[in-house]
Amino acid sequence: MRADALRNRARVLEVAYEAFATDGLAVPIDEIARRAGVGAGTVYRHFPTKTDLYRAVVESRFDQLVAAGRALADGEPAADALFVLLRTVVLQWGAADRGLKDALAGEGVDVNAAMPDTEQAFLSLLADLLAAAQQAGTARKDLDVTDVKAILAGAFAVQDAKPQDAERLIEVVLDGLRER
Amino acid sequence: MRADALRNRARVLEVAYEAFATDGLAVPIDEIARRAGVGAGTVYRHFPTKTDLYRAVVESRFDQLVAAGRALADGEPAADALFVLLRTVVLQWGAADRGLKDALAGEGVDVNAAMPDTEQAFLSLLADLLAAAQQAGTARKDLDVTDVKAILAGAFAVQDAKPQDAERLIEVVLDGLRER
Amino acid sequence: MRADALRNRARVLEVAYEAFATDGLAVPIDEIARRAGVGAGTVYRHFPTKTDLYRAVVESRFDQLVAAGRALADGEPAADALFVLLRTVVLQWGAADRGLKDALAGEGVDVNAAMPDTEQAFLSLLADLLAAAQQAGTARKDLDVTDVKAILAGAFAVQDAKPQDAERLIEVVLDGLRER
Amino acid sequence: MRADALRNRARVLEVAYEAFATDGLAVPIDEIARRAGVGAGTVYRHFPTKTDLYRAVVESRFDQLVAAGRALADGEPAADALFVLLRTVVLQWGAADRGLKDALAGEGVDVNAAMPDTEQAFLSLLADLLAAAQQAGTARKDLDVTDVKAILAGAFAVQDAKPQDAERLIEVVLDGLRER
DNA sequence: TATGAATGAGCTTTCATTCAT
DNA sequence: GATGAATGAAAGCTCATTCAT
Repeated sequence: MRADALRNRARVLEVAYEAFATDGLAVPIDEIARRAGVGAGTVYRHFPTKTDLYRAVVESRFDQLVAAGRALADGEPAADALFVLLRTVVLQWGAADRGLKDALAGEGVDVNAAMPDTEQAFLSLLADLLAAAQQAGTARKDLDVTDVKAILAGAFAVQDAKPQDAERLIEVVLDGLRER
Repeated sequence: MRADALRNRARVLEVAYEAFATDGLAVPIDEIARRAGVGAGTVYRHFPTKTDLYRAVVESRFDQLVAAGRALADGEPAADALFVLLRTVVLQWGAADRGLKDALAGEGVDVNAAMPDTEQAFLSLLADLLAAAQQAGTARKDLDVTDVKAILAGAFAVQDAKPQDAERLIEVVLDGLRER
Repeated sequence: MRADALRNRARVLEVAYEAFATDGLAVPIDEIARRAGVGAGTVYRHFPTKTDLYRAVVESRFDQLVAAGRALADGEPAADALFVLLRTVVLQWGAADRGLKDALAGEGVDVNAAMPDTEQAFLSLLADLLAAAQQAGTARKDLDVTDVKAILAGAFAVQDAKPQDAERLIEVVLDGLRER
Repeated sequence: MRADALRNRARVLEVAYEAFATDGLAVPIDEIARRAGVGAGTVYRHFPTKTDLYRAVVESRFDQLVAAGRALADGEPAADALFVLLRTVVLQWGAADRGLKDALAGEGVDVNAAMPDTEQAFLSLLADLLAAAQQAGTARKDLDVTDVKAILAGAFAVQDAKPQDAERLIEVVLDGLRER
């Protein structure tokens, strides 16, 4: 792919990420094109439909998230890694990213259907950390990985509902995951 | 107001509730009018904008919810009432009502700004039950009523994310509220 | 249906007939709306898709044509009626109506699939006149009604190709139908 | 012109012929470029507009047709050559070539205006055969060459309208040309 | 007052043509 | 010369809102 095309593609993706993060799927493609400084046709060349663009944004964010999550987990004791990851995902990643939140909540795009590899990588990360935490006795043994994903969606919603106390409230929610 | 006008208003509200509950704000006004058996103009006579209609639906649901919540609370011991209410709201009220869920999550309409009385009545209900539970030693003492509301939004999201295990997972979330 | 709506519908149909007759399907709906003095939404209210509008125009023309054809045939001797009809259809009806010509040629819309009743009425008219002409010994006996329809499409094309001599050339084509 | 440029031009022309023959003018230039294995810019270097490309395709086909027609005519008796040619053009050349048919019907491009030499060569071929047939007493004397061309357009339309019986029906049309 | 027809701005998408690489 | 990315003007269609009937 040509250098300028790559640059434009990246720029569109970047702008789209910001736009979707702020306004969700409601933002028009023309607006994204305008903000990226390209014609609408250029957006459609790289992403044939609006849904494709949204998918690409979400996929890119998920991939970054999984990579960061793996790195993060490596530096934490098994007992804490799951909790550290969930806390970080909500507070650092989800804070200003409606697109990521919606995707994790299953809205706008079906991550599992549209990008099964990405979904799998994410679930596999969660599964590893969950198993380790259960082994270490810090996480409840009656939870599976999709439970944790659902709780994560809940934590996002809590953050949305009261951002100024998100840090404290996320701990309240995560507390529910802990073995007593 | 004439009797037929009143009847129309109630019918529109009822139909709009069902429509928003199922499809969210995406449902067109024409569709609501059609289902209600009235003209679009009639909807607009009673509710000048689509947002007004949505607000009215949410307000009505909140009012019903507060009333039902008061009744429910009266029949429960102080130690349990908060938990019973939250559980019920999520599983009975929110299960099939996207409109209510969105409103509690602060989406689509700002309940506090648009209908402060309703918001106050709801918060006051929560506050009473929270205080009682804290007194009884079942709820954490470091939480206030807006914290509980945020946790409630989280519980809705959890239910959305994994409806088939909602009952179990809501308990996990509510567990976070309990005094240890 | 309300009087103004009926008026608008008729006006749109009229304008669309003229537009399609002149420019074929290429004319934009916005243009038809503009010429009719209505908003684009009004066109779409009456005809949900462009194809629906085109169909309605063609159907209306076919219906008029069949009615006029029946009337015409009644006043002619059986030996001539088929030839008179075909001549009239080409010279009077098809002359400036690309929409009708395309429909008879199977372009733009499949008359048989989209409006079988109309197609049947037309074919039945042709069939009656063909049978009478065969009986009278003026038409070849080895032709059926779809053959005549195909020849009619040919006559339209001849007219398109050399309008200034259409009258004479149509006779040349129709001569092919005659029993020797 | 460089050898590779020549090769590209020929390849584009070939592919465009096939594309137009199948789908008419609706096929996008990008698609033609893709099928030809060149960039869109290359198509535009050789043919400044889509219409120019279409013209070139039609011209090339006409030239081939005239050459083949001359050859064909040489091997037939004067009394039959016109009829043999017309039959062949419709059944062999037009059957799968919408581009050629449209051009002969005056659609998409005005052959006479855009490539007078080609038009003249074609008409001159027709004129020769027509004169010979009139001389031989097989063709009507009241027809001129543009009449024959118009009839040819009609024969194409008949073929389009009922391809399964084209062979038989073309004879019916050509019969109209015969001296009685 | 109720009706539902009309409006028109706005959205997604396509494609002939231009132009940087 | 070739490439294919970028452009941007339409096009078809939807829907919140207004207004004639």
